[in-house]
Parts: sequence; C-alpha cells; structure tokens
Amino acid sequence: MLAPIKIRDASLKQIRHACSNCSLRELCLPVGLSRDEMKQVDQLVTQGRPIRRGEYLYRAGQRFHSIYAVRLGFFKTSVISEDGREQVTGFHMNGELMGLDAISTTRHTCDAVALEDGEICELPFDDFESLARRIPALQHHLYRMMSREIVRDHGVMLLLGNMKAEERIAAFLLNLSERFEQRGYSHSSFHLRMTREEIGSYLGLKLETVSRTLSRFQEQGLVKVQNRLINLTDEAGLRQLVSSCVRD
Amino acid sequence: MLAPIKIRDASLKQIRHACSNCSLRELCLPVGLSRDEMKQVDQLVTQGRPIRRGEYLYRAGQRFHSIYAVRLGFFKTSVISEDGREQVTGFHMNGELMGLDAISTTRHTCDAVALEDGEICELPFDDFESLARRIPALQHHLYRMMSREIVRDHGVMLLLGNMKAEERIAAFLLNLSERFEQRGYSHSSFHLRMTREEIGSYLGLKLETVSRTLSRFQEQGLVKVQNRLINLTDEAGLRQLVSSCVRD
DNA sequence: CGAGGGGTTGACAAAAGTCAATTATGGTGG
DNA sequence: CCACCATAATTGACTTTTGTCAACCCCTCG
Repeated sequence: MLAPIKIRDASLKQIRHACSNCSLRELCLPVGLSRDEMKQVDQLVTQGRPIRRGEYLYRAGQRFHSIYAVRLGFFKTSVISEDGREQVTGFHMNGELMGLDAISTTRHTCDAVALEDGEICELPFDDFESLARRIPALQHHLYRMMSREIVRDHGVMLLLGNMKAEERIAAFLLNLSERFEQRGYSHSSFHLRMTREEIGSYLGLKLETVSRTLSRFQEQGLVKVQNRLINLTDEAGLRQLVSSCVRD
Repeated sequence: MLAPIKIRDASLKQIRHACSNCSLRELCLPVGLSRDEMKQVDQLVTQGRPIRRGEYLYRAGQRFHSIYAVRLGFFKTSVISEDGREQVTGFHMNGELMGLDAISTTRHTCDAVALEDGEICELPFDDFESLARRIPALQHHLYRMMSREIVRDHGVMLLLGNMKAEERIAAFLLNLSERFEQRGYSHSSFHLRMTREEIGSYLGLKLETVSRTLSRFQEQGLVKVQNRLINLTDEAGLRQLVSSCVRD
C-alpha cells in the first residue's frame, strides 16, 4: 500500500535530523519533499508527547483541533453506544493517523485510548491544511491517508458482513502480523495489546467466541497462544482460512 | 451533518445559473464561494452524464482518474471477494460522492453500479486537487466529505458488529427515510431500489432473513411492505427498536 | 403464455451468544 | 518477596439467532 522507503544513506541522515522519528515520516508523511518543505512540516508537528497506558487522547464529543500520529505504542479507537456497549473501530500503531473522522463535524466521534505506554504527535489541523495548500505533496498525502482509512473500513465491513468467526480471527491475526512486520518486528511472534473482549468488539464477536476460536486454532496447530503472546505456527493455514475473502 | 442551505433568494438565482444542479452544490460543494470561484468549480465539473440502470461507473481494479457525484439516481458500491461473494459497502443517492476509496491506491477498490437510471458528474481528481489549493474552502470541503465517509463507515461497523437483524433493518429503513427526506421526498413512503439480497449484503444478513424481518415488521404494524414499496407506519416504533440495541 | 428473477415461507441445521463455574495472571501493598 | 485481589481468560452446557435448503408464489417481460 505504502511506498517503500527508498532513501539513500546520505540523505537518510538529513531526514533523521529534520524529523526525529523516521518511521513517522515513512508512514504518515509524503516522501520527496525539499529540505525547506520538510522543515516547515517538522515545525508543524509538535514534538512527540509521552502517553501512558489507559490515557485518552480524545473522547467522543470533544472539540476537534488536531489529528494525531502514533509515534510509538498501541492505541484503540471506539464508539460507545448509549447503553455502554463498545464498538472498537480500529487498533492503531506506530505511524498511523487517528482523528480523521472528526474533520467532518469538528467534534471527535470516537474515543482514542492508549493500550500501552507510547508517544504521540499532535498535528493542528488548521495549520496542516494551510501548509498543505503550499505543499501539494502534503495535501495529496492527507487525501491518500483518508482514502486508506476508507478502504480499511470497507475491509472491516467485508469481514463483519461475510466472514465466520474463524475467518475473522484468522484475518485479524494475519493483519496484525503484517503490520508488525512492516515496522520491523517479528511477523510470527507478537504480543496482543488488547483483551479478548476488545478483539471481540472489533470483530463483532463475544469474548468467549474469540477465546474458543483461539483454542481451536491452537489444537489445529495454526498458532500457539500463551495468554496474549501469539505465535503463528502455520501462516499458510491461516491464510487458507481467509483466502475466500479479500484482504487489505 | 451538512450545513443547511441558507441562501437569499436573490443569490440563489445566481447560483442556479452557475451550477445547473443546485442539490449537487448543496451536498457536494462548499457554500460561500465567490462568483469567480464558483465559476472555476463549475468548469471543473463536467456536465452531468446520463447513466442507465445496470451500468457500471467503475469497477474494482480500474485506474482512478475521477471521483463521481451523484446528480440523480441510486447507486450501490460493493467489493466482490474471490469466491464471488459480494459485500455492498454503500448505497448512494443524489448529492453523494463515490470513488473516494480509490485515491489511496490510484485504482478503484470497489464496483459502482446504477440501480436505476440517473445522471452523474465526473470530477477529475488531479484538477480538483490543484483547484482546491487555490480555493481553501474547496480543499476543506473534500477533507470533510472524506471524513464523513469514515464516520458513516464506523456507523456501519457498529451496526454489523453489535446489532441484531431486527435492529439492523430498522436502522437501515430509518436511514433511508432520513436521506429521502433531506432531498425533499417523502420520509414515510419510498421505493427500495435494491433487491433483498443487496440489502442483506449491506447489512450482513441473508436475503431470507431480510424478507422474514420485513414480514414480521409488517405484522407488528411497524411498516407496510408491498414488494419494494415501503411505508413507515410507526417510525417511533422503529426508532425504539434501534435505540433498544440498548438491551441490558 | 411460459420462463425467470425476485420474493416469501417453512423445517431444520449450524453458528454464535449466554450463563456459569473455574483457572490463570499481573499488579499492589504489606 | 510474597500473598492477595481484581481482572482476564478458558471451558462446558444450553439457548437463541441466523443460515441453509427447498418449495412455492407472483409479477414482468419477451
């Protein structure tokens, strides 16, 4: 989906200097800016702010000022229905944007909370917009990022609308695996940052179903599960489970 | 969601002149542009092209050049999985945009097909983007429209993830009702443009479940169903069903 | 007027949810 | 460092919801 990083070593150093977090640039910001443009972007992005596990970035209903880029950590966004039931709308990691949904109403429409300690960049949206007018690549990049979010959501709709519990969970694990790998972590062994209930909420399943399905996967030798530690022992098998469906 | 139309009669005439379809402007384009800006926007938007029922606007995989604004008619967008299962991602009417998902990959990610004869405006995206740089309100408006799409998708995720068949269908009918009303049609009596199967695909249900649920609603006096003609006879009752996804 | 697509309905099967009991786990304070 | 508590996770028995398969109707269109 994203342009791979193709930066010569020499210029890499420059970029590191201009923006202290490289993966942020790779994932959130366009490549191919001039040095001057990069400097302007960096001035816009406030330095990463540390966030504690359990801390809310924003809550539904709050006034919208900024979008947020995850620099480090693991976040979830969710909408809460009146009776308190939660629908998790996404899990967000390193280099992903949050808060795009709030642009339309100037109020946040969901909650964003850190599932582990992390670091966040805040991008004041008004400033972003006017800067985007002067830097076409930046403008285009935000359109792309929003479009990506729409595509992602369509993928989730497909999952929720068409897939059985096993397929959903297999797809979920593979998706996490891929995203961890993109960030240089192991694709076959990772730690879930969320509870079974949160997984269930995201996938439209009850926590018991999530638990049972993971157990079954383990019996079948597809994964090894130790609480939140996941080992994908048969990725091909998992892929086969979802192969009937489109993945993002 | 959308800013209501607050235009004095005098200027209304001007606008009608500048853009032959008023509801298009109301829904798709920002208000408050100068006459000159409006003229530029209108030059960008090609005149509405007639579209026949069954005709495809674009298909998944095709190269992306333009976004589309529905001027008249009723469209569905859907992704098809490899094994041929369809997930309808949305129904689109008068004044709504389609194709925003394609920006991220420069290829369309879903199919868009007309469910009845209609008329479509094509907006070449490159031109749109550069014009947006010169007209801040236009740039902002597209960000808003994309954000709206994300919010809408989150709503569907909530529906698919948390609601029972009855709740989904009630929510679906009320949503259609509202959108028809916004466009000046009856909110209590309307014609479904899609089959039970397409409704089911959108709502994550089988067509039999859709049919049965509508029959049950009719027995309960909530609606009157004559094939595709729907009469909402107890909107409050429907609304109660949806909000009683509060069941605890 | 007959074929075919869309729609309804019934009987049954499968999937996931609910309730409840039990077992880990991790964080905290003594 | 350990014991304890609250929270998270697992598992089983049973219920509810939805899907599946099949028969049938109805309407339209060629």
